[in-house]
Amino acid sequence: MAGSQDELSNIAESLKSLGLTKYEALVYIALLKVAGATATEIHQVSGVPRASVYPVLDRLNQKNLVYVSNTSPKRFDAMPPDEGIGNLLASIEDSAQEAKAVLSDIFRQRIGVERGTQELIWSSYGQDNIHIRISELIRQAKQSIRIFCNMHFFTSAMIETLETAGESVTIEIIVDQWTGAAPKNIKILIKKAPIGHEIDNKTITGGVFLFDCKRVMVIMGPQDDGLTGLYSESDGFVRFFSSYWRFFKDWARK
Amino acid sequence: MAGSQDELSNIAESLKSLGLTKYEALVYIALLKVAGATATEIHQVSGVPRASVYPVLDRLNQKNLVYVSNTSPKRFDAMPPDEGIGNLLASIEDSAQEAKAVLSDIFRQRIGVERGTQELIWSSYGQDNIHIRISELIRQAKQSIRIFCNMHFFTSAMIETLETAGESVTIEIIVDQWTGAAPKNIKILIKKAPIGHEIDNKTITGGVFLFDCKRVMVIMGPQDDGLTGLYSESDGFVRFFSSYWRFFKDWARK
DNA sequence: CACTTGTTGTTATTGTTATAACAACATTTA
DNA sequence: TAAATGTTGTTATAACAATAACAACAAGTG
Repeated sequence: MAGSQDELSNIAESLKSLGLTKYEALVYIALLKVAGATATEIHQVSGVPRASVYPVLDRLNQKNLVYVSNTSPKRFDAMPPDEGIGNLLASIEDSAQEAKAVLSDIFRQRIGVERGTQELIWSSYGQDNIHIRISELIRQAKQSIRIFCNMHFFTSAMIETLETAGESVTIEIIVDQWTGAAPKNIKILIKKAPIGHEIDNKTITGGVFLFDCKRVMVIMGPQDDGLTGLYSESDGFVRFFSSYWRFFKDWARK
Repeated sequence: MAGSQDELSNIAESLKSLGLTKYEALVYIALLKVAGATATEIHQVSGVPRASVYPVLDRLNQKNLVYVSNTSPKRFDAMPPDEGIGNLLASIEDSAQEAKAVLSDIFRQRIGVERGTQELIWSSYGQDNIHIRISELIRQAKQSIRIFCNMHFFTSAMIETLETAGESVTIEIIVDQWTGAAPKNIKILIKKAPIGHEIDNKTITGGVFLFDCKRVMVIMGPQDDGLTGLYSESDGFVRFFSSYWRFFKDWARK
């Protein structure tokens, strides 16, 4: 039978982010396994209490994920996942587009724009968030990108982004090692640097990312999670890390 | 100032379907209006209780929608909507794709496939759901589509779908009237039919949709909402509505 | 036939969780 | 000192989860 326990709870998570509840997910999955099932069969396959199955099926019906027959007992049938999930996603994408339009409108009229905002240092947390943020900064760079960090911070997706950006922007990276093919359009200096060390069995990592000599992102913290990123366009901050970077560049060349 | 009351609550709805709570939506919108705001300013602009602002900003920070400064008092800044909403949507799309893959896998191995399923009559509710379902059936049709209903049931999107399908499939429509341009590839018979009447100020509408002489969708109910759709591949059901359709076709021709 | 048995669909009730709303307090800043 | 800030804890509320109880009905059994 399909669906390991782990895979199943994983899918339940995915379906939740599409707006389904736990029960809705379980019932829908059960209906995918057994065609034209009765409420009792759904209850047996999904583990959802029989009485709860009815309201849940109602909601799924509203969402166009299941059909109901007029027989007695009622039988239920699942919309094929491609269409069902597709419809769900489509309506979310509509919402997203609408939200984008209106919010961008508000964003353009924002007040208090200059309040020394560019002198501040902004924090963000979590490895994923920081990866996303850095990828965006890479894409927005117009002239130069300078990076100083450990190899294991890079994801393959990020390296791809860098290679693409490298076509129009100067990229220099100081890194402890480089596994995999040498990337195009990127100047790499390999040097084991004194960033990254161990505390409590956790690798504490660090890194500096400079964009167009105007924007800096500094990362630090444990490798897996709890990673902190500091972003700033502040003059002093940028200057500090620019010279920091130049120092290590000279040092790496020896 | 941007954002009418109605528009705002609309956007809040859209943001909810992207996984934000009411407060998260309000705070994010407030931050889009005022750059680099403090917690208190956010509280004033958004109307969210000041004490609630902090945990909400935490969650938004996790979701990569806001940045936090290290100053005192803390200042917050919103991710531009294009990127912020884009990131949210991207992660939902990932979930959807994963869900699709795994669920389609389960779907392919479904048991109890033939149990007279094709003899059953399936119901679905709600105008939107029925529109979606019919559009899919139109796209899946291989040979012929026959429709008998009121003009006001058609949406412009559905007419487009029909015109596209008309390139490879015979389409005949019996309808009470036709406003707008005469569609390509579609044979239209105009005749005020005895379907659709009024009860309690509500227009009760009806319609028959035949696909490849094998699948039928019958709709009925109030025009606005609560519309019911019956779908079947049952032989008897199909035959009944085929002759029903033929009868009205002859009648419409006179 | 009366009677049990089992199933179905519905409703009511309780528990649980996440969000919302508020009050209180220690800390900082002017 | 007065005002603003950041944090904590408590209570309310709504949605969902879980269980129990019930009426309606069909099928089988003495």
